[in-house]
Amino acid sequence: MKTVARKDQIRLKAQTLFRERGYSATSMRDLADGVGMEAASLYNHIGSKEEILREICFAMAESFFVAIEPVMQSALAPKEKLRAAMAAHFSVITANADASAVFLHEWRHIGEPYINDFKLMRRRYERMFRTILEAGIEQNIFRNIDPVLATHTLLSATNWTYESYKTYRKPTADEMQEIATILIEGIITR
Amino acid sequence: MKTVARKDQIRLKAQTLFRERGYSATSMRDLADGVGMEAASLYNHIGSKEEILREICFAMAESFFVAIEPVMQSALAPKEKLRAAMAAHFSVITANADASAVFLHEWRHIGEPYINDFKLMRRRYERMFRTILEAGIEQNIFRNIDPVLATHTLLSATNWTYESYKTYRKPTADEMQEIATILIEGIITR
DNA sequence: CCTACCGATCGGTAGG
DNA sequence: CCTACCGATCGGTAGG
Repeated sequence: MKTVARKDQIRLKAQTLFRERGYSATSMRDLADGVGMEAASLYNHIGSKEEILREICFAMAESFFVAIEPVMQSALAPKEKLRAAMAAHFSVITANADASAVFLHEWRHIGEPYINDFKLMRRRYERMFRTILEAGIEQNIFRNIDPVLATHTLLSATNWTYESYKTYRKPTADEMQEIATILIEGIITR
Repeated sequence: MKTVARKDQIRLKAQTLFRERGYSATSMRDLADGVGMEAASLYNHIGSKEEILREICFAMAESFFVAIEPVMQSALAPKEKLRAAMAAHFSVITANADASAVFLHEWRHIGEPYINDFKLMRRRYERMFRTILEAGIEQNIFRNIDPVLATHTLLSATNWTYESYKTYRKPTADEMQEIATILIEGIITR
């Protein structure tokens, strides 16, 4: 289907532009130029500007869930489970740097009622990390920290990596392990 | 001076709006409404929309430097110096949550040539953290981690706190200590 | 997928 | 600080 391929192309270009300039500062003319057509022609493939944003953000949310689900289902001990969850999170970000940036910074431009679903999904995702942390604290493997605080700290400490691949370089698997180690070592009891 | 006070009022409202909606999605009419005047009247106090953004971002950069300078001048050992630097960083963020959000997310809308100065300042600031880390690694107090990687991880892990005060609650001094402890414990040798 | 075009809104200026 | 207004650009539609 030519139309589907074209839509993917539009979505990919939108990811790059939304990431570079922000959603609001990207015009449909910019996007049209990027894929080599007139702005009006975009509407044969997409419903609206916001629809593209929505699809990018929800697809990313889906990717995060798909990656972390087997980790949550596993019988790993908290420390190893946390490391696996962080590795899953990392892998999704580095595989979709542009989309991750949009997911992390442009979601607030999603309108009603979709924004509510988005916030719910994010909360559900964060809850998974919190669950792992709570289990580890319960078993005295992790120090007695605030799980909500630690979840935000953990995720924020990993979420910057999407941007380094342009200003610095794409983090290697080793480097991602190193970041995870810093955080995990900081959490475990000694 | 009435005009100066009015300008501060405009800047404060701009911080809030830029943070909530983003710079591009905030119109001068929105801002004018927020301070109770017509859009055209704003230009008696400010030069342009971008000038406000610039002032917010550069004032924040200045605040970060002012806070960290005494720490850098001090003769503290790396571990204590890092904790002090993080505390300084935290204190600036929590004292200026809206401006911090703008500083962290909207700076890319600063135009040429100012954007170059901004990037230089940010790099200079990050270099201070890197210097502390390098000293600690040298003395074998910190593990042999990549200082650039660790700097980004550290700063990102603290930078999310500006947003928690709306969705969650303002982090207490204890909680900021807790975040710092997680990160420092993750970095030190054992 | 294009031409032609819409009403709305944008940042900003003139003149008082 | 306001009224009146500018040219440019916005997201999107009609009709082919």
